[in-house]
This record gives sequence, C-alpha cells and structure tokens, in this order.
Amino acid sequence: MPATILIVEDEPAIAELVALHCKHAGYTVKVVHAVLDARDAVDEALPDLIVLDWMLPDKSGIDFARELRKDDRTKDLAILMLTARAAEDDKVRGLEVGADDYVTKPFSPKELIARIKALLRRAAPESSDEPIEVAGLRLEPAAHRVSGNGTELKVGPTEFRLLRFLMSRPDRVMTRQALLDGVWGDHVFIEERTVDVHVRRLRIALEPTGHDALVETVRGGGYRLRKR
Amino acid sequence: MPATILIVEDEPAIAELVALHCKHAGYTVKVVHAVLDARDAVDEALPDLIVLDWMLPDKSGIDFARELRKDDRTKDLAILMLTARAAEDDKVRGLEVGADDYVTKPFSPKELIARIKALLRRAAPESSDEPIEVAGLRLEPAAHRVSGNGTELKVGPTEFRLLRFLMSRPDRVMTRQALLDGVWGDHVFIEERTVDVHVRRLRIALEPTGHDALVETVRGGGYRLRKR
DNA sequence: AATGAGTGTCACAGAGCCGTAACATCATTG
DNA sequence: CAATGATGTTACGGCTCTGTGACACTCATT
Repeated sequence: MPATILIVEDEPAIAELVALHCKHAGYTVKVVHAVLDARDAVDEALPDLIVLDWMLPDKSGIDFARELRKDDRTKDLAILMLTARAAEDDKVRGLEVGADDYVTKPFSPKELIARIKALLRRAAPESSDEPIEVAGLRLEPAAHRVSGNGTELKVGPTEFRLLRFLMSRPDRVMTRQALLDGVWGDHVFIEERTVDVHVRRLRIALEPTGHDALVETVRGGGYRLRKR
Repeated sequence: MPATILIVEDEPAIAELVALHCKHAGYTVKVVHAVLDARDAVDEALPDLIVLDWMLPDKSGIDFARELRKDDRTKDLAILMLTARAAEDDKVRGLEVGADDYVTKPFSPKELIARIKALLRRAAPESSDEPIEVAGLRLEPAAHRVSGNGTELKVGPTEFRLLRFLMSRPDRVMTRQALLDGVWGDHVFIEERTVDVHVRRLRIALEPTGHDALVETVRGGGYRLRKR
C-alpha cells in the first residue's frame, strides 16, 4: 500500500512540483497551503510523511513541527522541511526542531524524492539526541561531548559533526560527497579534499583513545568508521 | 568513462567559458545555441547532463526543461540551469520546474564545476547494497569489505569489483570480455590479458581463506567463481 | 589592536594501484 | 613427444589518490 504524503506549501508552483514528483514516485499525495488546513488534514488521516515549508502564511513551519512533536499521535511522524537558501545552514542545523531532514530551495526533484524515500524507509529518525556508542566511543549530542574509554576528548565543531555522522552509520563507507552533504549540508561548495583534512583532524582528536585506525580510509571510496 | 555534457547557451562567450571548464574537468562537451538544436542533439546522443540557459533566442530554457521532463527518455536527465542575476532568487524558486540545480550569472567556474560534479554523482545509479555470500565468502558493498571464514580480506578496488561481479553470477563462466564490460565498464579499451592479472591478484587476496581454486579457469572460456 | 581558535585550500611527497609487457608454465592436439 | 596456443606469474613505469604540514582568512574575545 502506497505511503501518503502531506504537502504543506504556500507557493502553488512548488506545491505542484513536489506533488507531481511524489505522485510519480507512487505515493498518495495531499496538498494544503497553510498550517490551519494541515492540522485538519492530519486529524482526518494521519500521513506517513509531511513535506513542510519553512515559511507559511499563517504560522512558521517550525512551530508546526514543534507542535506535531508534542502530540503523541504525531510524535514520530516523518517531517521533511523545505527551507529557503537564505536560511543559512548553520541556523537550520542549530534550530533542529524536530524535522527529520531538510532540503533547501531551490531543490532538485530527484534529491527530494530520494530523501523522501530514505525517510520513509528508515522509521528511526537519525538526528536523535540520544548518545551514540560505537567502537568504544561515546558521543553525547546534547552535551556536545565525546569520550573514548572513559577519557574525554577534545573535538572541534566540524569534527564533532563529522564524527556524529560517521557514528550514525558505522562500518559504512561514506564518499567524500556524502560526507559533504551530511556534515556540511547540501548545496555547499567545498572541495572534496577538505574532507580529508577534517578527517585528519578528527583522527588526531581521537588519538588519546589508544585505538588507532578508528576512521579507515577506503581508497577510491571514501572513509569508514570501524564498528568494533 | 567520461560523462557527456550538452551546453545550451546563446551567448558565445559564456558558452565557450563553460565548455572550456567542462572539458578541463574531463567531460565530453557539446555546445548548441538554441532549443531547436538542443532537441536534435538530445535525440542524436543522450547526454548525461544539460547546462541550460534560462534565456534563449527561440524558446525559454524553462519550457525546454519542462519538455524534457515529460519525455520518458529524458525524464531523469540532470539539468543545470543558468540564470541571470536579475532574475531574483524568489522568482527562480517559484518558477523552478524541473531543473536539478541552478547557477546565477555571473558564476564562478569553480562553483559551476562543483555543482556539475555533484549532479553527475547523484545521478549515478546505486546498485544493490545487499551483502552477498557465496562459497564461504561474504562481500558487503556498503562497507566495501570482504571476509572469508570470518577473517577480513584485503582486496583492492578493481579486485573488489571483479569479485563482486563474479559473486553476483556464481558458477557461471564469464568471458574476459564480459568481465571487462561488467567490471571495467563498456567501451573500455583494455587488453583482455589484463583480466588475467587481476584474477591473479584476486586469487592472492583470497588466499588467506584457505580455500584455493575459488576462482576457476575455464580454458578457452574465461573464469568462474565456484558456488561452493 | 592583538590574540587565538576554527576553517578551507593548497602544494608536495609518498603510497598504492593499474595496465602492460615479458617470460614461465601448463594443457591440448596431432 | 613435440608443437602450439592459452594461462600463470612477475616486474615495472606511470598515474591517481591520500596524508600531511603550511597558510590565509574569519570571527570572537581580550
């Protein structure tokens, strides 16, 4: 049975574009243009995923996302936020208000669908604030703290996000592009080689643990965090 | 396997600039100056990506993009739109109907190439990421890792692809040409004997498993991976 | 203004990988 | 058994990729 997607988007052109691609991808689609209508739609039939614009006529998409997170019924609803480019990445990342993912406008339809699919596939939200433990490392998002084998590690901001991203998918080879997308955000123009430098900085930061080669290089592929 | 890029741009100076940078980045380039010519070019040889100017003499680039999206053959074609700065972001955002990304003029060549690279990478098809197990070997595409009887094996990039290809069709005799096509890609000019060398390297890589003759030679035929 | 941390980019060197040639060995055929 | 062709094995030059240190720039704090 096809998943249903609720699109909350003011601008008709974008709403139509998104709806078109979702339909084409085989999903059932419902479009509303304001938060008020969105509430009704959610009450009426719980969708599997909400594509939510950041800027809406009656209320901020963020507020609506917060609101959804508070309600038990919609607490685990997958939310994909649409943001304007002006809304800087850091801002968005800093405000992480419960959206499971976000896409900046203008977006590629292909990318949008890919992210929707990804969200629907994994029920578990990845940006949880729960501590992660992998390979003897412990990362606490809330406290912004990393420790390995009991000792606390000094990890810079970028390295922290990099490590978090790697730990969220241990044992999996991440291409430099994937890391750029996941750690720095899409639509950012940074040399791929820059990833190498931050990987080095991360490795140095992880040295006090004693374990070396926690972050492995896959030649021609990217990097991978050892699971154990 | 260089990707081919079709540039649809009226202004000669810009067309040349873009073409130059694309060529320099190793892509095959074709330049046309109007939508009419672009249609022919697409019909003749499907490009991997189109750099499309917003303003064209005979027809709007947007209309052409819409047109491309409707055709099944070109539905998933990567489109990078070039827009004048005058066309303000909001306008672009609103009207954006199928371009995968866009760059405003004047643009930095670096950014342009970065975006092109990103688009082409994203367009690359992802083959199944499920682990394969054959003859005591376990190959995990996502982790880019091979293990035999519990021990991890050190396998180079080409050998990895070779093994993956063989494991995906166990017990089946693969000619050297089939291996070249499947592992190296079609239309690659490489000596068939090179396959032999990589098969040897693969055999060496698989030695730690204890089992020998996992990769069998079929005289006059090619190679085959034993199923068990 | 000075300082220091954080970041992105670059250049260089070394390591690893690749395709090929050349020679050795094996299988098949007569 | 000799001849012939196919395959195994090794070595090597060239090239790509990665590690690493240095540097400039920004931003916040002093």
